[in-house]
Order: sequence, then structure tokens, then C-alpha cells
Amino acid sequence: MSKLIIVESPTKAKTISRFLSRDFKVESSYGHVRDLPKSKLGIDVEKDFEPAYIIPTKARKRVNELKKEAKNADEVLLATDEDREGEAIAWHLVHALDLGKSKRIAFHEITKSAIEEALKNPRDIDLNLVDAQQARRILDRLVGYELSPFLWKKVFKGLSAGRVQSVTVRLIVDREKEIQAFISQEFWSITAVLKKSKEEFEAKLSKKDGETLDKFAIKTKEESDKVLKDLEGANYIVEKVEKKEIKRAPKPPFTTSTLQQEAANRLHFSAKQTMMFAQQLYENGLITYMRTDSLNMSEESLKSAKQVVTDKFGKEYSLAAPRKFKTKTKGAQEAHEAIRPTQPKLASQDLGGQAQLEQKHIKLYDLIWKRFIACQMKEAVFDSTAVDILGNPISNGNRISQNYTFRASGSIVKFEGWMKVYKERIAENIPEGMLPKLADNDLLSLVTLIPNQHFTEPPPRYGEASLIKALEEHGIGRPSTYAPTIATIQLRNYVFKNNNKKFEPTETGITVNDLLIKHFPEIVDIQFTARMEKNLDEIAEGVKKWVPVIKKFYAPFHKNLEEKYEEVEKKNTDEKTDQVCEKCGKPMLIKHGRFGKFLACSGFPDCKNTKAVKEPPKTIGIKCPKCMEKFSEEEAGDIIVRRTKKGKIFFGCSRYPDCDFASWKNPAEENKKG
DNA sequence: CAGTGAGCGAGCTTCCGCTTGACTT
Repeated sequence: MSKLIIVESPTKAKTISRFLSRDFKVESSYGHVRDLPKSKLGIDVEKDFEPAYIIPTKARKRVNELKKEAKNADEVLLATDEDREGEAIAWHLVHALDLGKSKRIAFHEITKSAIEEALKNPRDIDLNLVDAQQARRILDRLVGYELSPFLWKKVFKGLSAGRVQSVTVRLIVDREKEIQAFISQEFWSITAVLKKSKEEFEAKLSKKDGETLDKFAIKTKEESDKVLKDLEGANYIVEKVEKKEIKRAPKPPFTTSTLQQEAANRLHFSAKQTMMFAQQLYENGLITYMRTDSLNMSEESLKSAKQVVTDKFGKEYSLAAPRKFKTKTKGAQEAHEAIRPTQPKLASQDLGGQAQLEQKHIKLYDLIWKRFIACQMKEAVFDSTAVDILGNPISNGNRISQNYTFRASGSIVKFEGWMKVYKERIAENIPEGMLPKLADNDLLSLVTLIPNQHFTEPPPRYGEASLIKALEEHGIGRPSTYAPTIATIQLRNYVFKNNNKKFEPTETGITVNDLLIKHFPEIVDIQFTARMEKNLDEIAEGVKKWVPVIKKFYAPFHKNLEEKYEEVEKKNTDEKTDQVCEKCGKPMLIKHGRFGKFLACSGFPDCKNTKAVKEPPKTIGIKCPKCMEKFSEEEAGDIIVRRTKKGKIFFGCSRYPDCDFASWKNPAEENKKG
């Protein structure tokens, strides 16, 4: 009896086969094996949106191999992920491989017992779940392949729009507009430096006559001066000492999104880098699957974590019962576990021997290991103290009406708990620093009063980490798409990373975003995906059929689109410049051509003068090596980041065409490697 | 990888989500 099991990933296949007898052969599909054709819509909207699936050339070889394997097997078991995409992959496999006989199985973790359990419970493919996936796929294709050509016609060619990318651009443009519209406000704070015996500490002005002062209570220097004057000669007396014990629980283990965020914040990895290193850790059997939105952890791993905590830190740090987490992510599919070390016993220091791992792999593993171990450790406990101090102004020996209250706070760590492993900035609600021992009615002496001028700040621009966080919170995109989406919107030149690695929209990004918001508000609504997911869930549950759901969306969308083709004028994306054409004296314009921006004379077609557009100098801080051989450092060109026609990034010399140095790799990074 | 826009109007661009190589352009 020979049986063939098909999963998505070759690494998963390898792992599973270790648990099974020789009767089983485990192969992988490498993701989807059928898809809509790339070159055309591939959907017959007249015939109930019938999709024309094809096997892409990239998948052809794999399909043929699997076909052969299936023929030789007595039974085929489809063990793809238990989620919408996984179910669809199984269904596509049935059609692509012509499987007459096949069964669907699913396991929730890759352990011997879970696999044996799954083998005992085969089922049929869930066609409702498949339909939900088809609806998702078809809707995305309809939106993407009808809206993008609209942009080619009304803006310029090569642009794109889609359910995910267009909303991602919107987030960035919206934020930029908030920043532009922001009006900074002045406010003041007053800090008293006080002394008890010889110990100095700080307290912030918090109340006037018992009324809490809000942030803008003191708006100007004059108002601040008035308070200082009121306080001349005041006594400072401790009014109330409040002690509290604060407990902080650890954060859950990593998902794709949180891993990308933390690796960006702590290790300065891009989302793309993080995924590449995680993939290699996964392939080396060191971590669980890296594209996941689940917070589940196998019982086995929890047991192992407890052992590690007890061994490494002592029993007082370990939990009586494992701590479990529930996802808050909208639309989470949870086909996998959270990202965790497969062998919790292996700390990052134990990884030295593995030659194929670089420092960056080890750093990422360290982060994953610590986060996982910490989530199975006791809460951290703080003793926090908040003290109200009355500043009683005295006037001519008499108390005057106003009095002021200052507040000092501090905390000390009573028990580190999980923070012994996974350091966090204390921040959020827990003040830092120590206070001297204080008791009610203690008389304090004033060292000095410090007025501070502040200005409110605009909201920050998104970086990769905060953008991914926002996408996940709105349920936009999936673990496998966060990094590629961010790459796409930069490739299309909708947004770019500024010198601080924060996203700013380009002119094109703003133009396209405004156009979409004005004419297709539904598609670029931040809630669009969430509403779609609700419908998909109903399809998956069998409450709704997929065709009417798509029809209900498509009919008005398409009608609107046809109207907009008539109504909307072509956007003129020409940008005026201060430059004057040296041939005819007319002003020069920045135009969009096949190869991006260029300068052209506004007198066209009478004057055909063109020039390369002045590139924003995207230097990487090093000189051109080819120039350096011939010229002094003064004369040598800088290496600048440029793009090919296809948008691929390469590194060239700023003196082009005098110097033709060009490289695909970043010469600065090449130097570092030696 | 150093071009380019308009118009003839061919043939092309484009989506999201699942998964890794085969390229050293």
C-alpha cells in the first residue's frame, strides 16, 4: 500500500515524512498550482464570473511530477493548510492532477500524534471554503485588472490599483495630509525640583485649587510666569502618598506582523530581510512556520518552555499552568502555530556551530526565542508610588486663595519575571525612577522651579513597522503579503522612504490616491476589506453563495467605472519648473514618459528639446570606485541609487555619462563584507 | 544601464495570496 501526501512547503514535507512509515511519500505543491492567467482578465463576467484557471508555466513542471507520483500511489491525501487558501490549493490540486481518488486531511501542529490523528479523520474538500477563496481571488482580479487600465488612460501607463495596495497608499497619503494640516500649539509645563533631607527629586505641576490641569492649561510664557509668581515663597508639603503594586504580563509570541515590527524596531531589519532570515531559520528546522497570524503554541512546546524557564531562571519564574493567547487580528485564519523556536532548549548562544547561519540569523532567532520563553514566564511586578505635594503660596504672611498641587511618581522593580529575558522599555503607564521615602505632611524644601516650553507635534509618518501594524489592525493583507505590498507601492513610485526611513507619498501617489478617493470611494475605503471578509465568512459557512456576492459588488462597480471613463479627464501630470529652454526660451516641464520623469520644452512640437530630469540626489555616502582610479576624491562622482526601465534598483555614478560605473549590488554593503 | 512627449494604433502594462528557487542580469 503506497500513499502520497501533498502539502504546500517542501520543509513541511520533510518534517512530516520523518514521522511516517515508508508507505507514505510526502511531496509539496510549492503553493498554488493554478491561477487566473496573468495576460488577461480570465473571468467571464457574462457567465456567472466563470474563472478560466490555468497552470502557470512556473508550476507546470511540479504539476507533472506530482501527477506521476499520484498515478503510482494507491491513495492521495491532501494535507494543505486548514484555511481558505489551503482548501483552495487542495481543490486546485484535484483538478490539476486529475485526481479521481483523494482525501483531505489537516493537522494543526506538526507532531507525530497530530499527524496520526489527522490520518484517522479524512474528510471531503470543503467546497464552501473553496468558494470563499474563489470569491476573494475573483474580486481582487476584477478590481485590479479593471481599475489599473483606468489609471493608464487617465494618469499614465504602468500604474496599478488594488484592494490592498491602494488602501496602503491611502494610509500614507492621509497621514501626510494630517501632517500638512497640523497646527502646532504651544503649552507649558512646570517642574519643581524638591529636596527631602539630601535627596532631590522632581514633581510636575498637576492641579490648581484641586482642579486637574490639562495639557493646555498654561498656554504662554506670561501664564507660566504668573504661576511662578504665585508660588514665590510657597511651602511644599506632602499631601498624599499612594503606593500601588503594578503587574505586567508578557506579550504574546510572534506572528508574522509582530515579528516584522519588532525586528524593524530592535534590529533595524526591513520586512523583506526579516522574512528572508526567518525562512532560512525555518528551513534549518529552528523555528516554526514564519507566515502566520496565529498565537497558538503546541502543548509539547509549552511543556518544553516551562522546563527551559525552570532550568535557566529558577522555579520562581515559571508558571503553574501555561499562558495561552487569543488573536485579536481581524480575519485571522490560524492555520499554523505562532512563530516560536522548534526546540526551546536551544538558545541563540547554542547556535554557533551552524555554519550557514550569519549573525543576523542568530539575532533574529534570539528575538524569537526570547519572546517565546518570556511569554511562559511570570508577570513582572512593580512597586509604584505617586505623591501629591501641595505648594501653598504665602502672601504677606497669609495664605492666598490659589494653591497648586505637584505630583511626583516613581517605581521600582519588585520582581522581574519575564522581563529578565525580554527587555522592554518600561514606558506605558509605569513611571521610571526612584523617589525618596516620603510620608504625609513631610515638609520639603524647594531647590528650583523649572518652566518648560513645549509644542504639540504632528502625528509621525509611517515606517515599515508602524505601517504593517496599521495594515494588520485593519485586516488588510495577509502574512505572506505585508512585505511584497510595501515593495510594490515603492516600485510604482507611489511612496518612497525618506532619509529617516519613513514613508512619504510622491506626486504620483497623491494624484492617484485623490483620483481613487473621489471616483471609487468604496474600493479605497479602509473598511472595504473588513466588509469583504464578512461576506467571505458567510460564503464559507454556506450562508451565502459566491456568485451573488460578487455580482452585487461588480454590477455597480463596473457601471460606475464606465461612467468614469467618460466623465474623468486625463490628469495632466506635467510639473512646471523654473528652468527655461536654452533653445527657444520657453519654460521646461517635467513629463512622464516610458522611462519615468524627464524634462521637455513646453514649446513641443515646435521645439523638441529634452533633458534628463534632475534626480533627487539619492547618494549612499560613498564615492564612485571607477572615478577614484582616475580622479581625486574632489572630482570623483558619488554613487547614486537609480532605476532601470523596469524599475529595478541599481547603483550608478553621478558623473554619467562621463563615467559608466554601474552595479546591481550596493557597493557600500560590498565594502563592509570585505 | 542612459531612452522619452502627440498621433497612426500593435502589443504591452495590472490584482492578491500561496510557495521557493534560478538568476547573476
